Amino acid sequence: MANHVTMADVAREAGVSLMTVSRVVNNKGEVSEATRKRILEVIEKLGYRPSGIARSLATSRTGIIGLIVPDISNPFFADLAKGMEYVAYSESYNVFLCSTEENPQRELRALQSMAEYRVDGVILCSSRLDEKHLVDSLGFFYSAVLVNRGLESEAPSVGMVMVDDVHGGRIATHHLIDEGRKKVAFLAGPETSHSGRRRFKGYKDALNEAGLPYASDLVVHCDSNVEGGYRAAKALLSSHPEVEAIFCYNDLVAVGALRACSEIGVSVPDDVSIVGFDDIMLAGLVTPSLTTCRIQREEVGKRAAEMLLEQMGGCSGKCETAVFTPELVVRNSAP
Amino acid sequence: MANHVTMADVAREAGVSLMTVSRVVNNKGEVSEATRKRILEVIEKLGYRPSGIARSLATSRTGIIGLIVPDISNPFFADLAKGMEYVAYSESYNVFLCSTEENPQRELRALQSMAEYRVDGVILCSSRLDEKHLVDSLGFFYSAVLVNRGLESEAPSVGMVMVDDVHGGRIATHHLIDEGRKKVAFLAGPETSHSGRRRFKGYKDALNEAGLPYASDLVVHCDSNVEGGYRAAKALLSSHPEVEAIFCYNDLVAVGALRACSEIGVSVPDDVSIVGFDDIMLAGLVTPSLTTCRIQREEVGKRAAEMLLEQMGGCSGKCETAVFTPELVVRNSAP
DNA sequence: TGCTATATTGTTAGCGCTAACGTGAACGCT
DNA sequence: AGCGTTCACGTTAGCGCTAACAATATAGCA
Repeated sequence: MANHVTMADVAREAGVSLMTVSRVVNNKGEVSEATRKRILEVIEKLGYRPSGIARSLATSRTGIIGLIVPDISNPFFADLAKGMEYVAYSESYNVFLCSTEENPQRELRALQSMAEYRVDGVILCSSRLDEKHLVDSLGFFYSAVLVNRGLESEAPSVGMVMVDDVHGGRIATHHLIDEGRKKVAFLAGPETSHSGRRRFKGYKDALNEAGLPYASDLVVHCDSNVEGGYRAAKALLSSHPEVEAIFCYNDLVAVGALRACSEIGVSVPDDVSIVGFDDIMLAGLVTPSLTTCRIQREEVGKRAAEMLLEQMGGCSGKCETAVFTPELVVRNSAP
Repeated sequence: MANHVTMADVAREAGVSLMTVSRVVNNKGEVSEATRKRILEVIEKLGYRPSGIARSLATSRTGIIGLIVPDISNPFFADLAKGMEYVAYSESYNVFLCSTEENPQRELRALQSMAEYRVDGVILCSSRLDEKHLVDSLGFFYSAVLVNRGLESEAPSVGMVMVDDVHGGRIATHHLIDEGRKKVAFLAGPETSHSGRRRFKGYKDALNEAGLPYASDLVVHCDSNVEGGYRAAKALLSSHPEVEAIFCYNDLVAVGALRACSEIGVSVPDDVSIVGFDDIMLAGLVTPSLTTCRIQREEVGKRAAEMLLEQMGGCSGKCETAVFTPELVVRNSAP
């Protein structure tokens, strides 16, 4: 059962004032060695834990950073979180992680609850919210960093860490075209994904540059996981057997596509070649191994955290933006 | 930038008392339609957000459940979290997730920070802490549920959700033995893992039951990820080329072992057969696909959350324990 | 001795909210 | 008329802590 020992209990027991205990607990201000020692003993004896809640109310700081991702079971976000936590912990912040299941409603709720708990800052990854809700929500935070989601409006002081998805989409598609494939499809991920839209632009640009026609029925939205890729690829390949290559929104979708191909007897890469995105660990483990666009996920996470910490450091509302460039990793699914 | 609108601001602007605003915000107590409407308008106009911090201090409830896992990038825990969050959200609790990187120090810190923030309850998965630290830490919570970690001492009122690891280890090992393999190794995962110890017991029991000798040099500890399995398997197979089968701590380790085998030209399952544990999605996606022990991860997560909610519901300190039984899923790595 | 500097401890006033009780008006009932 | 009831709202006290400013005590020094 929980304890209800308060600072006042400690003070009484040690025969000092509240403030003296507070000073000892926070290692702040001058306290004689003797009283410090005595107070520490009393704390130990009574099993006192300071209340972060009360402290936060008094100081209006929580020491907590909020992190919101669409799906923590996607290794992309898990790795991002790892990088971000690494930085946060080393600056002795704690991290409050919420996974929204790709559901904008849940995302809104997560933002709201973090605003209510007055976290010192948030990092919001791949927000699925529309511009208005997003800007409104961000308004409630002292500092915020968006990852992989641009803002059209000249927004409040929000940091951004972006991946050059257009470039990624281009090089991925070009790689497929350079193999001699003409019918290149795109499994586009969720419609709500902004990086999906940018990857789509890169895809289209590449087709254009190669003088290939763009066919809208070769672009299919799907859930951002293996199952989604599997279903979409199966549907696509049965209605469009002429497809020679598939560029996929991310590696999970690509793995799903791989499954679909193997199941309907389409050989990868002989009949169809496939390129993914992210280069999660899984990409190197499936057969055939996945050609993909690598994103330095942990680095992205670290950069986002650093940016947030800088912002919280108060240095005015500079609205920095960092950009990471994905690079093509060629493996067996598209040699 | 953040807002500093307080309930008092709203009250003043609306020409009512604090309590009336509070009643509207919390939908509690009688307020006339007219004033309710007026207050809501003022709230909207001023952009007021209640302070969860202040509310928690006043009510000594946070509406937050803490979840601590050793490694969120392990799909096993990601899925567990998903199940758990599902239940928590549907009861309108928020979830505060911490991943400890398999580091007991970090685990302790996470527990501490959750205790300081007075979360309403914690779910602690696969704790890597020793009994003493664990029991001490749990003492600070109103309610707590342990997943996949037993407690020797007749502890405080802590719920437990267990997986029958001994059984899992037994059936996995028996499956390998039934194939005719005599030299069965065990890649045992981290030494700190209690489920690892129980799986080891199952492994040993099975050897015993089959009249096979137990050789301690066929049991190797390793990190609980692909890299760990890869390294351990490589070392094991080079020093003990006579090994015919490997039972692995979990699927990630098994996938690493698979890699190692393919790299040194050992055929799976012809030369060596491999069984994993957990049945994460990846297990069905690698080649050869993994035979493994399935754990109903989301169900485990849900059960843990339900148990916690029951406990928080106050129903005295009943120290419930739920047990899930893993079942063997036969695929190609050990047919 | 008187007076300032320094080290140590205490007091006061909130942070923003809610529980618990208090108040007054309007209504109905005998 | 007199009484209880209900409705709508207000007052008070405090959750556990800290910032900002006292208040002592002790030492130091001319």
